[in-house]
Amino acid sequence: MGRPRQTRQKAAVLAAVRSASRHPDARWVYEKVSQEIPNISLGTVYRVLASLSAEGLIREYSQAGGPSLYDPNVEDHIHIRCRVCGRISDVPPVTLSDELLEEVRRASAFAKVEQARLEFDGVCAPCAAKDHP
Amino acid sequence: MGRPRQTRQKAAVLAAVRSASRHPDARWVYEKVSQEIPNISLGTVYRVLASLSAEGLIREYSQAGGPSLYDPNVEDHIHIRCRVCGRISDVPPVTLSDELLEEVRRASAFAKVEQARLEFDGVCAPCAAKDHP
DNA sequence: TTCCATGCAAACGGTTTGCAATTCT
DNA sequence: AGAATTGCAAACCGTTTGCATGGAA
Repeated sequence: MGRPRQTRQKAAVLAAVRSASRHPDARWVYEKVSQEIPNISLGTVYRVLASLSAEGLIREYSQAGGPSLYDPNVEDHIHIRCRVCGRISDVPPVTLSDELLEEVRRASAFAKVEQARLEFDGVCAPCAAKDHP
Repeated sequence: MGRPRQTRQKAAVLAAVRSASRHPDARWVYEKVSQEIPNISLGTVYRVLASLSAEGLIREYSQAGGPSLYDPNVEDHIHIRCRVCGRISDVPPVTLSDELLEEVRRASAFAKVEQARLEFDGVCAPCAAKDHP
């Protein structure tokens, strides 16, 4: 490996991720970028997404049982997912209390405990409105 | 679909999941059960695991970027994973404060917020001992 | 001129599924 | 008998990779 190079494909992929109104997956990015670079390949989209992640320009958010989503917001944050429509929104980070972490440490008998992967489910406002019209 | 039937395969798969010292994946269960039922197929293992989950006898825990793990502990609990060896342990459930949930609701503009997928990383005692011998 | 990035297609790992044969109840 | 379950193999889906070509520096 050497230093990353600037290419048309990379710029287009980054722009696509940034332009999305929902966190997009690789296929969505591929289809979006294809409008501008019709012969780009899915493989390239995956490689570019990985290198953008490595450079810290986007974040990969891999979900169990579905394609990874890509997030142009690289600040520390957590996610909330709508149970009804599946949409994922960003939420500012939440810090758990030291007492709670200590409780977990005792219960698990682990030597060290770090908060990770805190995620919420919920129902977004539009879906709630649909359910109670 | 009708009512579930009791079969040799199902009993063996359930026993295998219960006998594991770490949360096993489908392949591990397959290899374990193969000792007893040599011609069982991986497909059957998957189908049996799914039906045991549906019957509430085990829990499927699907992780991003790896095979699903199966947990004989069906009580409500969360997981802590050792950063070093990957082992996953169970921890009693942790309840987040109402204030924190309300904070998330405000920040996300969601109509309803439910706690989900709280998971910890850490270093288990054996791994910590290895690092500081 | 160097060597990273690309397009293509094949391979991959985990999981699911269509089918005919089997086995519970 | 009748329906659920099995074994087998092929299909599936998201993702990665080998290779020859193209393009940024």
